[in-house]
Amino acid sequence: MAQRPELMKGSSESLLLCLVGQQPMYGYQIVREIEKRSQGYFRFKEGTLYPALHRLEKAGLVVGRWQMLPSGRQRRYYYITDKGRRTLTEKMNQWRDFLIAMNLIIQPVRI
Amino acid sequence: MAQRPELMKGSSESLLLCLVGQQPMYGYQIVREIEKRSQGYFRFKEGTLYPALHRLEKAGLVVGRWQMLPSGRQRRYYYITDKGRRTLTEKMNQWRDFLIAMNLIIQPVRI
DNA sequence: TATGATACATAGGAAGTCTAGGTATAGCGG
DNA sequence: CCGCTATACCTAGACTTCCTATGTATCATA
Repeated sequence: MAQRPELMKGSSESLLLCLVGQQPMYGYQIVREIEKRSQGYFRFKEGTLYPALHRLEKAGLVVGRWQMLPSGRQRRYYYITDKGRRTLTEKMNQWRDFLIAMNLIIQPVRI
Repeated sequence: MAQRPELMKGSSESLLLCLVGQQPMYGYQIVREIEKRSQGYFRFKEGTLYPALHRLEKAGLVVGRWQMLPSGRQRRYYYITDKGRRTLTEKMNQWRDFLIAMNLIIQPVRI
């Protein structure tokens, strides 16, 4: 549909990559953080989040590391990789271009 | 994923509705108009466009009317309906909210 | 007469999101 | 002690959208 059709389906992954790029996070934390920051607008479902994180990891954009809490509970923290950081920059540029294109359609330039 | 997960998958339909709302158009014209306005960024594929137009029509947001050209060629012009116009307003508001939420994630407010 | 543009359409595959369910631990109130 | 909620991870299957590929047909141009 666009030069980058992945933008549509991919904005979730961009969000995740962006967050993990700001600081390492684990899945459950990401859900709450996104909900908090977006003032309740975004509510990632687990069935969306975990497969997405796994795809990011499989693509080498993040790495997940199990961390044991004193309580014995396990968390899987995700860290952005160098490749992930490059991809993030690229995705942010694509997102900007997408917004520009959308605005050109919605508010066409009058001559 | 969001309050309005349709925003992602639905931005195509929003674009179409927005265009047809500005003036009645037929499919092939829409493809070229979108490409022209977005300076080549968006290139709707026919396999995306026509099913989307049919969905819009089925939902009662647009109506298609066959028009015969002097040459004998047939075109199907789409007109926005009242319901379509209300939906368009709603979708534009949702789009705005979506952008706000995205920005809150990408550029979190520093305290 | 062959090619490209115009103009519509659909079938099937790829990919992401959701619903719904599963597993397990910890803390709290009754 | 039991049920409930929150925490914390995961997956299968359904659903939707977008793309590729293909089909039909007309018209202008080389």
